[in-house]
Amino acid sequence: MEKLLKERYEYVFEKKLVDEIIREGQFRKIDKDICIIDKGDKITYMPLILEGAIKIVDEDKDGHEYLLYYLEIGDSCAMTMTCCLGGKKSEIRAITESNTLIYMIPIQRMEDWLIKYKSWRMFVFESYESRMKEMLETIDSLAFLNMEQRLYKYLKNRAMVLQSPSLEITHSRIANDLNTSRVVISRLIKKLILDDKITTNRNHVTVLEFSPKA
DNA sequence: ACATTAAGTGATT
DNA sequence: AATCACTTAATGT
Repeated sequence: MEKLLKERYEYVFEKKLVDEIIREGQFRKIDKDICIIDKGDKITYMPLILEGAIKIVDEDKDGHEYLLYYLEIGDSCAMTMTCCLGGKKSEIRAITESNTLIYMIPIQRMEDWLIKYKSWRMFVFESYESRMKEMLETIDSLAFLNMEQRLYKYLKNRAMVLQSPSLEITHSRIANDLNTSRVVISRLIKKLILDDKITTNRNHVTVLEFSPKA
């Protein structure tokens, strides 16, 4: 397991920092669909994702959640980082999207690292940048795309994040993520099938034009 | 065989 | 695009 951490991060962090991360943190394996952090939780560690993916959602007053962005391999959570520094509570909810392996870093260490390691500073900034980008994209879709386009984009993105063209998901879960109703999704799904963009089975959607990440 | 859950459909707003 | 009411299909027990 340590090997995995080294593999994934040895080119991102200075060696001394990698050593320190290994010394201070610990591994944790989490199953699919587990809520790791909820709104209002106090944050005690920062996750580095080694395997799998985590989705970050917010919730409106009626308890409907909607998707903000995904954390993928090599990512960490920008929200968590700021929360940590201020000792604040989480503003969002994090749910595992697949079986996930993370490395938990106690937040007390992070502040020192900010001073001690250039690579850590870079990592934090870059993390912010990519989260920012991803959020801008979601805002963009919300504002300018119709439901069908949003759905297709959602499916493709999800396939990319999970590194597989076939997704195990139900129409109603999709509806949840996109904050719409199941019926609407079912109908749009049918359109996408007619357009040869996807195929489906019960609990299962396959994106036809799937390009794995570089 | 029966109950439960996922998905499809027409009508209405 | 959302909601309702209802049907049909797939799965679990």
